[in-house]
Amino acid sequence: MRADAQRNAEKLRAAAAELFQERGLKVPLKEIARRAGVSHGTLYNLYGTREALIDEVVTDLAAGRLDEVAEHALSFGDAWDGFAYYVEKVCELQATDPAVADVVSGRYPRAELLMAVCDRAQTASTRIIERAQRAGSLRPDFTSEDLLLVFGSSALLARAAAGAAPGAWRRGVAFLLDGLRTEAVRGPLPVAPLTTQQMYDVLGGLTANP
Amino acid sequence: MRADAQRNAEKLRAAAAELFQERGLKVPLKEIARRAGVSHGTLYNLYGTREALIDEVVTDLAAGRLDEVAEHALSFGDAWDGFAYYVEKVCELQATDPAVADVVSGRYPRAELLMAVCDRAQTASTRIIERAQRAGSLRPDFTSEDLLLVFGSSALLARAAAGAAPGAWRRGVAFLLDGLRTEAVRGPLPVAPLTTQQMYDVLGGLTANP
DNA sequence: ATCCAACTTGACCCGGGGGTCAAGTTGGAT
DNA sequence: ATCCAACTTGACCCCCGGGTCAAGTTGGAT
Repeated sequence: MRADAQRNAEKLRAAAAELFQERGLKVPLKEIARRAGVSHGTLYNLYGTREALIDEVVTDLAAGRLDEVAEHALSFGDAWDGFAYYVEKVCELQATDPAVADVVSGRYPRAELLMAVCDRAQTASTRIIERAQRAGSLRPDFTSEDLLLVFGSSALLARAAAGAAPGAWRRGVAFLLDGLRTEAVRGPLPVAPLTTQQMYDVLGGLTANP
Repeated sequence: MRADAQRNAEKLRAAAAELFQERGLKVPLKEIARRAGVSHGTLYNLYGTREALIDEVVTDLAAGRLDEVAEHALSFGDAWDGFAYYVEKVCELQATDPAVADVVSGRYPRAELLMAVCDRAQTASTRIIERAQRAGSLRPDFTSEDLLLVFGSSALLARAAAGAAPGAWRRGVAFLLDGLRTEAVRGPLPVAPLTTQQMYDVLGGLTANP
């Protein structure tokens, strides 16, 4: 590979990482090329597909952070606390970083590394779930598939609410967690209730996809 | 209005109702015209905007059914049962009819009648919620804004899961309801857990908007 | 210094959805 | 039967995003 191509590949990688983090993995490829200061033809030359570009940055963008959270969740003394921490933290990551959200829940089957990250996440989820279930604090009929769907939904909510009601997703997660633990503890909600206007705004963003 | 225009308006109304029910309120206007056997120019002549067309059919498509469910929910002897019935039934309506889903959660602020239906739904929700809270069976920090967001999320999930795992939304609703009631009752789940493959399929449909 | 393969560029293609409007057709009043 | 306003039509325009490729440029080996 020639030196200039190398440089361009790097510029594209950087631009992609930036834009993925700002706007998610579905950002137009031409826009990535524009930010990299390069023709979109060059992007196609060097990477060919969006998936290849994703695989190029997914490790930096998401893998490490997700692994960290999972690891920390397993280090909690109380299994339920670990589980709750995991759910909240993953949702928080998703809320603050659209790239993470799309990695966890966006399906790009052609992006091998992304799929690998996804599998790791599910494996971690399973371990955290089973630990809490063994401790008797998490309902036994909850599966890691359920959890990944929760992550997917929460990511959509968080993105829709980012402008009008940041943190709204925390209420949803709180309700859900209270339904998942075996004890009848109803924790206080972490965020104030939404106004009707906020709710309408969020609802609007929920169906109009970015 | 001339007789032929009248007929075309009716054909368009019918086609819109059909397609809205099949594919939701975002269906391309040109497709509605096609199904009506009419040029899309005519659609623009007679209705001008998507919102006008929506207002034309929203009452038939959604208003009555939503009102019915709300009314029935209030007729339950047990306030919690009424609340749970309401949540499940509205989600079920949404799952079986994309038009209802978009009416409840899709934001079309320019469609006056749709907004009216929406307001009615929120009013009904408030009454059902407050009744259950007065009875002490629903946690007091749950608001009608929360509920409408639940409806919005569930609608997305149901649509995404329609092909791969119909009924998957019921698990989510069940978890949530268990987190909303004050007693520590954990009902049995209404549907079998998803396979990993199903979960992946649903997750895919969740981000790829129809 | 030469030269060619490697690389870049941007014009161009596609399809999809929203929207407009001049030209042609037709209902129905007279 | 005539006639014109009301109506319909489909070609045309827009923007967007994905994708291709001939022509032009340039790195770097010789």
